[in-house]
Amino acid sequence: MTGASNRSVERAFRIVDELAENGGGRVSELADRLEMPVSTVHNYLQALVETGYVTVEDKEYSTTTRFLEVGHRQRHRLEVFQAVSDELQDIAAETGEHVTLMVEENDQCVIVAVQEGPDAVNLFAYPGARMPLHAAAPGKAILAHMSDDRVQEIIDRQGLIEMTNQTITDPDVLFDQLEEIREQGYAIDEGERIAGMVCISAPVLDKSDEIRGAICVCGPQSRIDEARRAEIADIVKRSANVTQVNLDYV
Amino acid sequence: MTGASNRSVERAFRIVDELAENGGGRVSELADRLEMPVSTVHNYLQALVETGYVTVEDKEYSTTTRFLEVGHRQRHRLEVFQAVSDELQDIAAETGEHVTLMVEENDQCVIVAVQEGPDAVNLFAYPGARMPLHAAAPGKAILAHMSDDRVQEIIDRQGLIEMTNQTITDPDVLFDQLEEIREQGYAIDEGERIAGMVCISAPVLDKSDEIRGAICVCGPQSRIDEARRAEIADIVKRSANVTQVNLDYV
DNA sequence: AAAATCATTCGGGAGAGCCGAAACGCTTCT
DNA sequence: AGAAGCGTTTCGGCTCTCCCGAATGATTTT
Repeated sequence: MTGASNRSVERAFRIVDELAENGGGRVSELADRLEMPVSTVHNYLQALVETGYVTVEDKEYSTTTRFLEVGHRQRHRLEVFQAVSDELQDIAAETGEHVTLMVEENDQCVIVAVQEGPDAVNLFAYPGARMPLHAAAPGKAILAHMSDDRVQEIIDRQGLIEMTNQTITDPDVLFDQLEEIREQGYAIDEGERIAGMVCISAPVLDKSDEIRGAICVCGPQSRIDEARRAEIADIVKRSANVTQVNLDYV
Repeated sequence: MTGASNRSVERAFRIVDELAENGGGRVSELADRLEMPVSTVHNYLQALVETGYVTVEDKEYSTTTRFLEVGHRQRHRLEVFQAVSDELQDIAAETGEHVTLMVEENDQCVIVAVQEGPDAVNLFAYPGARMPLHAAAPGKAILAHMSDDRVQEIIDRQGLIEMTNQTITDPDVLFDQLEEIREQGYAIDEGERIAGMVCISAPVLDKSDEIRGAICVCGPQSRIDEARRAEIADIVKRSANVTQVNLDYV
């Protein structure tokens, strides 16, 4: 963990990040934004094109579908993804809402798969999207099944960023909730990440009780009353359970 | 197009390719396969971890969900993808088969989106998967709407690789078929890429008649007889048409 | 306990990347 | 048309970075 670095690699991926962020760009435009000399950026772009991860059409550079390919291959090998795939569809059909599978990666909560039910609100949620662990139901469900030490480390490194006025920003409150989540078997958040949205999520554990991810249903608060919440909680808990069993057969 | 290169960039992505191919790996394992010194591979992996595109757990390195993220962002910005999304679902429901949106990229045919109908056979088809343009219906639909010169260039660069004993390997036969495809408005292949599968595909053109991609339905030959083919051809043609109109409102 | 295997650190030398400057190509203005 | 403006691409000599063998440390196997 010395953080041995390689300037070229770092710069190459900074350019990729920039391309992804803005959906492509031209040489001088990127040079401007990244504060690098144009000729340098030009060189990198040439090299990136050579790799097949970037393409250029009419002086406009952009990322290629290779990222999709690498991403999907990796996802396909993720056991919890395979174990949950059918479940997500079922839940989306049953609840009509927005259903996701989320996992932890580098202290963050990442969407691995999205399944939109017929009534799903249009969230800006796509595979690969990241969010803080503490600020939403699936993240909390995941944290609830890590050791307190590990949770504390994540808090130390990432802080408890406020995303709405409902976001939990006090570590004590968070730890109390994690306890509660372990007891009731699911997590819930009310506008802690996106105002007006309620998310209900159950953790997916494997045989050795390691946390593998969380299944999450999201919908507008207006549509999801007390009774509906209990209903959805049961659904995600049942699905998480099925998934746990499936994990053995992957 | 001088092919100005950068060794570090090239090597970094070769490592990524290797990780994607084999779903991760350890330092010496990768060093072996790539024929690089272990210390060098180690350095690169450190640098890649630093960027966030690779992660390591227990000495096992693998790509992260960042690839998914970059890939999906790019896809989301692809006009033809936005224009076609609803159509794919409809076709999958209507035909029950395997439906894809494909585009051309770097002389190849790439899957951008997949929608599996209830009866879909399980193809190894995922977003980002690539295939030769000449060896399947969607590729031929795309080629049919490029200039003959451009088609010839692609043949010169890529050749007409034989994937099954049905694959078109004679340029003259290919050019004849492209003419036919333009006339009837859709392309068909019978086991030219995968034995036993028939694919029917319609090109998606924009207002200025530029080719943007192709919508494709695939199923087993046994299930898709003459009548069914005509039916599916009509469906993909209609959908391609709707998509063309949608393109203006994206 | 010894041996074998693999990951990691270190450092001096080679060569790869760097970027200013100039050339080129394309569009826009006078 | 001519000239000016703008962005891209090429070039090349200097510098700094990456390179990798060898030593060390960590783990697993015999």
